[in-house]
Amino acid sequence: MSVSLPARTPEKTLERSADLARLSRVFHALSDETRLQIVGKLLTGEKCVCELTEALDATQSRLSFHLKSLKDAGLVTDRRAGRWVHYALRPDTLSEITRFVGSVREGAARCC
Amino acid sequence: MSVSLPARTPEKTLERSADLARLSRVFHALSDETRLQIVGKLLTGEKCVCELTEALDATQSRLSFHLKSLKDAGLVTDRRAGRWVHYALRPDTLSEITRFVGSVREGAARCC
DNA sequence: TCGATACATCAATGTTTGTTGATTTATAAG
DNA sequence: CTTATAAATCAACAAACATTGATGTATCGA
Repeated sequence: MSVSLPARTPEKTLERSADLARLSRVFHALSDETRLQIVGKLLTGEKCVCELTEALDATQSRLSFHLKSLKDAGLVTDRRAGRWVHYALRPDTLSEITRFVGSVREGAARCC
Repeated sequence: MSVSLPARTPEKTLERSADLARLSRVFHALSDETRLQIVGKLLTGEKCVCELTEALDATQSRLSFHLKSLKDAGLVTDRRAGRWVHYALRPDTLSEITRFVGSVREGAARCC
């Protein structure tokens, strides 16, 4: 599901349909408070769904829904261990997004 | 409408309701392909709505709607000049987001 | 002051998203 | 083999969002 963003000027990236789709999916994944809270919890290491359920006081199916969104966007990975599925952040995707927003910022600083 | 994100660890940021609301609004603004295209066009400098309308082949009211979303999120500013309203990127907000995603990435790299 | 232009806002509508509770699948333990 | 636990998926629903076309507002030039 996840496609990497090739290094390209942000102007070009924002002209390509596939890149637009990919970017909007990642930002959409980050656009929900519950999902941002999940990201916050994963900052101290991988967690299984049950730990997140308890930490965020959310129902299991609700978390499953949000974790799928984060996973489809390439922001987290899942790893099954017995009965548990552990979710963890993907630093590579976070780097990609940091670079992208950073280069948009640079472009903006140059022109504005 | 726009509130700045104080420098704070991402863990703490992602625990505060006001910061969550602010972040989710910014990411939501970036989660739509039309709005990303607008950002792309603004990378070469400020543009009036009519220029964006032409460049993106979109109706005026549609662009107005999306520009409002970007403005409410603090990603763009508007400046009236006679009959025209010019929109431009806000590098400060883009820096903020870069710093935030970057620090999440650092946390992820440390733990994953 | 009249008409034209640029833009914002509104009402109506269809689509997408998030939530809930129930069901299903997978694994493990007794 | 049966039962319990962890998690994914599904159906139903409500809320939020995006689009369109129409109307309103501000500014400018004639």
